[in-house]
Amino acid sequence: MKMSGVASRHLPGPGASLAAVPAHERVYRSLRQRILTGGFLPGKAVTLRGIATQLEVSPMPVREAVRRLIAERALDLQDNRRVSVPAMTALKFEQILFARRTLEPELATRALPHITAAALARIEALDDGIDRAMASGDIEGYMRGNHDFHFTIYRLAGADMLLGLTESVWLQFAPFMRHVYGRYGTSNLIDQHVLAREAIRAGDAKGLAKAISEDIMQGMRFIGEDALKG
Amino acid sequence: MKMSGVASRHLPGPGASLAAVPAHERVYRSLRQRILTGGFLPGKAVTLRGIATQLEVSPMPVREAVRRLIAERALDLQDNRRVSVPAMTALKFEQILFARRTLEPELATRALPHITAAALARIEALDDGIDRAMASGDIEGYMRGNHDFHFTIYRLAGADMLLGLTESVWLQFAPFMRHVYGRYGTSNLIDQHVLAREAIRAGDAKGLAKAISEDIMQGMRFIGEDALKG
DNA sequence: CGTCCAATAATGTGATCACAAAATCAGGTT
DNA sequence: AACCTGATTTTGTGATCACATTATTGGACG
Repeated sequence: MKMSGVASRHLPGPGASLAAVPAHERVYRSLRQRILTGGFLPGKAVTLRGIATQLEVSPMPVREAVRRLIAERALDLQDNRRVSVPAMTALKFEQILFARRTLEPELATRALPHITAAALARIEALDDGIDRAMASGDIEGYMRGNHDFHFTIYRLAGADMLLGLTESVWLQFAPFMRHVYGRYGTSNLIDQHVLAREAIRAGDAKGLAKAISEDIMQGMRFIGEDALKG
Repeated sequence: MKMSGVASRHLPGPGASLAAVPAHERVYRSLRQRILTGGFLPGKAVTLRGIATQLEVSPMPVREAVRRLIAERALDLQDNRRVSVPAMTALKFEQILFARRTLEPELATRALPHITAAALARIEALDDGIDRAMASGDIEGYMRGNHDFHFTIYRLAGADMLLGLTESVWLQFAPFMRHVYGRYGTSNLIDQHVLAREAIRAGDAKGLAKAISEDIMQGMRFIGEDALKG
């Protein structure tokens, strides 16, 4: 289906109420969400025209979105000029672990004073959503819920720049989170999300930082076992 | 000057020996270098066509390069859809300081075991170059030298991902480094680069980390004084 | 049945055109 | 002189075309 010349161009559509979000932005968000929920097979090449067809836009906005994701290290531009979700390596895994353990407890600690009762309620609803997704076997819902749980907390820190670094880090391990899913709750591990909730209610910064840190350790251990040795 | 249709397109030129680097990559490197040496006035809008004309390419590769730099937070896309080097704020300044003090001593520590005699010689040559640039009033040379000094060390850590985060951080404060230049050596501060060199020679990880950390503190203090209060 | 190798298709890159929104400028009024 | 207001230019965005390079396919030969 190709649009003939000037016909049906820039059609704003019925929902173009305010500040119409550009196509490359929509493509970016779409791809990003798909990466975060494990929708791309690592190593499998992804083509600009393929994405463009799927999302019903021209290859142009796809190019910009992909270039942006490459800069965030969510995608990898091989020397063949083909792009794909990069594979996990032991070296990268260790660096991600370090970055997460330094950045995320810090963000959580900074966020704590700004977590209102309403925000806490939203966070707990998110965590409950994770349990529901888990129970119903909704793996994508689980992954998105987990991401939202962490980042609704982190966002409250008001530390945009550190948040940006952390988002980049998440994009690099999220594609391997699918395999954490199956382990959740099967072992006799402590539910760190619950500990985090309690720490927030108690206003316990140290406790919150520790819960986040432990949550990272548990999740990353599963990824390490699976993506590296498996 | 517009190129008429198919004429003089993709001309590889005489120096297209191997793996011809794409135009968007050249543009990216050029803009990046210019940002790192303070070549853009913060807040001043930069136009795609303007850059394209300067670098003698079409607006297309410029778009991709700029999009990439926006993702790295080196450039900022305002809601007007105009791009510029973002201004410094107290909030961002503090986050940059935190990120640098966590990431860079870590990178230096990891690099230390891999710094060969040849590498040390290169590092010391770089530092001498900084002094020369300083003496001759070459501010751009000073800034590039400072960047190279730090990153030739960091690169040896073999920690690509942490290096990437650090590069992004540098792009965010480098535009304000010009004003550090004037202060260098004027006060009775200890030359932390020299301390770093000595720590490397002695194989002293703690000393190296401390020198880097102090170097960061000194430089950032000048930026803070100037870009925030000034 | 496996292995080259030529022919074909698909892909990334760059240039150009079209258009809407934003910015800049000019002139006229208070 | 300062402020609005209209016309004009500039700019970002998206689509399409052209081309070199890379991947894929298909058949002939071993």
